[in-house]
Amino acid sequence: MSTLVIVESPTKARTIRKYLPNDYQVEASMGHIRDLPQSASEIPAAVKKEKWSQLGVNVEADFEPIYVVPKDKKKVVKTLKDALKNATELVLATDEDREGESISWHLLQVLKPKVPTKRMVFHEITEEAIQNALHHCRDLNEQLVHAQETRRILDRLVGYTLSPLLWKKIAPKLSAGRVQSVAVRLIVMRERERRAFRMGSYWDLKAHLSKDNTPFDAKLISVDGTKVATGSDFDENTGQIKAGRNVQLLNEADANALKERLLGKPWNVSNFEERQNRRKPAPPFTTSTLQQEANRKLRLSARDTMRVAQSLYENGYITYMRTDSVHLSEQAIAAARECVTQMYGPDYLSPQPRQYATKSKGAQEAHEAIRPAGNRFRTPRETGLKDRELALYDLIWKRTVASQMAEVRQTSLSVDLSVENALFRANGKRIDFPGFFRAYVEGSDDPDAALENREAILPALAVGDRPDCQDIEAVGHETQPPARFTEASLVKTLESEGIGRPSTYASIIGTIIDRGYAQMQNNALVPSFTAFAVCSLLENYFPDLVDLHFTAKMEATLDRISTGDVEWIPYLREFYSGDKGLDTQVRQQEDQIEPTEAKTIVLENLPVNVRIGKFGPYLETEKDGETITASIPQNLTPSDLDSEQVEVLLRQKTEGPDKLGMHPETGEPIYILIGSYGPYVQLGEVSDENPKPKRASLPKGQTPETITLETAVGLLSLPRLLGVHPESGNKIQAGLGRFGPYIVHKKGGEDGKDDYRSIRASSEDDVLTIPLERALEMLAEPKRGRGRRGSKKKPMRELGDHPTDKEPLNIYDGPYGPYIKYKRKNISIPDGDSAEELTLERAVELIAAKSSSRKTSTAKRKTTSKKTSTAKRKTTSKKTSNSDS
DNA sequence: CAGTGAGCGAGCTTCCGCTTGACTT
Repeated sequence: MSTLVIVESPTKARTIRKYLPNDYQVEASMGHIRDLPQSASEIPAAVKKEKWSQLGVNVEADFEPIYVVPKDKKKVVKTLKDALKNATELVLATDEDREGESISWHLLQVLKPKVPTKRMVFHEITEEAIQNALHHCRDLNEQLVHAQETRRILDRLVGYTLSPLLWKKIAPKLSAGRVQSVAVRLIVMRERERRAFRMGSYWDLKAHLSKDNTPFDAKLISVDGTKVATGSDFDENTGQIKAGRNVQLLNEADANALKERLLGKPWNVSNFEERQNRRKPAPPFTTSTLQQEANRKLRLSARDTMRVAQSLYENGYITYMRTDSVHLSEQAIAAARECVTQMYGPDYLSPQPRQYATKSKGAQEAHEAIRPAGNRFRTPRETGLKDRELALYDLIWKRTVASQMAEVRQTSLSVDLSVENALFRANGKRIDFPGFFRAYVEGSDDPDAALENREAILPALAVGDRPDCQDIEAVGHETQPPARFTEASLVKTLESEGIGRPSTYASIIGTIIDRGYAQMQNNALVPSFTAFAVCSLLENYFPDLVDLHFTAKMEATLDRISTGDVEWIPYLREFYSGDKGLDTQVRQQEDQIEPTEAKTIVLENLPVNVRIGKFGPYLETEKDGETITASIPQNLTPSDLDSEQVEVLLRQKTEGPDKLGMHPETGEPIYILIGSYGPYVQLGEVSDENPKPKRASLPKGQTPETITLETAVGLLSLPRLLGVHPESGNKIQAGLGRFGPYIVHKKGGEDGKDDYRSIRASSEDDVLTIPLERALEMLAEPKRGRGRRGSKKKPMRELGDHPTDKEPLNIYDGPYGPYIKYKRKNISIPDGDSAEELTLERAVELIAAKSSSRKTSTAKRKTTSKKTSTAKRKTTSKKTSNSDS
């Protein structure tokens, strides 16, 4: 007699196990166990001949989906089937949202239980909640399942009909989708705005004043009652003052003249305003807000944030990390309030427990907000966590605790000061009661806004006061183009539009980067030329699908499907086969979309065309009846491409490369060229005798404009001999490699390997001038490795040495939880054991078990590496011969 | 590592959302 309970995740399985009777067995489905075939290899042979097989959906027969169990889920299904054999009852306890309901339905379809089956849902993992849920089981909600199928099928239809169109018209392997294409479009639209942006400049005055020895600053507001122009008065597209603004624009001369006129004149306080306001703390974290804050405050990518959060979750530090809910359980609120009282005192507690309402579109709220786990929150210090885990936990702890703290009370002050016919203003801010600021201040994408939280002290001033003026400064300003999207601001926008789900925000960014639609530059997402081409095609021919509101409209329909107000198959039929349906449109538009046109990117104010070619983007133009093409270097983005850049690239192509000068010794010419990997110098010309002339990339920081003949000669003479190592007597050289400048001790390392050290761009050292002494110094230091901070990670626990070979055994904390490291092997700690209590004996056992099972290790794995051409990896042998014996 | 952009042409590429796994640098 036993009951089998199935949930999504192993961690959840472990926790609810505690609250269930002994004869209950809990297993995890690991998310969805069935899906539409992902690629051609998964399409069942029976339907392979059908026209629609590539879609995985029979669009000719009521959109019947072909579901398959993907390879990596076969094992899970087998485990579940085995478990079911011993069960007298099945309880499906997946999340209560659309996807969760669907997972349960697929489980039923695949497991075909012969025993009674119930559906159970709970929102909190407490004994009470689980007991309660167990006694209030219900049936599967078929309408909700249909809503999920509709979502799944619609996404498939969009993705798998538009992507092939892009392969035909623009380039192979591109992709389009309901979510990613809107994300790309947001980035492209912002870049267009940036391209269209025209800078405006203006001047104003800043006065340094003081009253009773307290200094303060004031800014010029108006002269003769007319407002002085500031940034917001400018039109972004012209760089001029917006039409109809009654302002006066000061240039440098105006500002200086005014300054001279006002210096030494008496100042007078003409107005004084004080305004009190209050601020509430931000709600506890959801996936989206956690990713935003971790990106802003810890500079973590969305993906890294999730990895660290997963580890915190699995080790019981935080609640589930994929959620769109800001809801806190009663226990959590009590725990947060307890923390406030303990750490900050009762004055800092919000008078009433604060509960926030989720307002993002399409939220499904199957979980709580992300918060410290348990009924008593461990302080960050108590956890014993380190590095990123500590930093992220700290962030979550503070945000949760702050949400139950008192409001901030502050006073804003605005003081007007007259001098002659000019009016200045000083703004101040006083924090009367810091409230939740004591624990947490929300980050911002806008550096100016971050300053807003700071206090700005003003002396006590009253109308009629006459402060002293020490100095007046004329300050020049330039208007800024709209900022590019960061991961944080993109996730924020997507979430507020209801696009994407907590489990996908991180991967959306991954997808658009993998497809070459965007690249990351200084934490900003910069779209590629391909992104421009794809985006334009979609906007021109499928505007509805890339509309920002498409997902929200779809969600509204899905909701109606789940309540039974709309039928799912007619909706899909209309969407795909209707007069304005997707399939109909693709058929009609296909002939009209000219590939040449689709590959061409229209960039305003450019005298040439940019086209997407087999080897990346290139310029194309006509000159004297001939077509000239020129590659665009990889790291040159649409925003960098102005007519000046175009001219350089084309001139290089038509007139040959720029000659930097002659080599002082050989007399050969040295050229400066731009290739797809950026600028480089070349000695001599390509000819039959000399098919591969000596070349060298310009090191970081050098541009074709700044490089001198001397540097070029130096670069071309690399690698350079510095001298010999005093101990080994071997050569020490400095050179320029694929990863930048380096020094090397030839055959100097242990086991006869060359010993390399990178010359860091941030250091004072230069490959061309670095002396032997400095090189020896660098070689004496250990390699820095590729790790984030320092080379060696500190173990979480040291277990001691292995009894047979005395090699150390340590426990480390990895992205997927703690693991044992022994020699070069990593063994994760199984469910039954804990990292804190594991003994040396047990570890040795686990290692032995691992070595024997590894003999039949997977033969090959799909390579997921992107662009290996530029980053060839040494393939390390996977044989475990040293430990198998 | 490198200066191309058309052509042979089988079979494949691709979506979104749920979840963890096994892997070195």
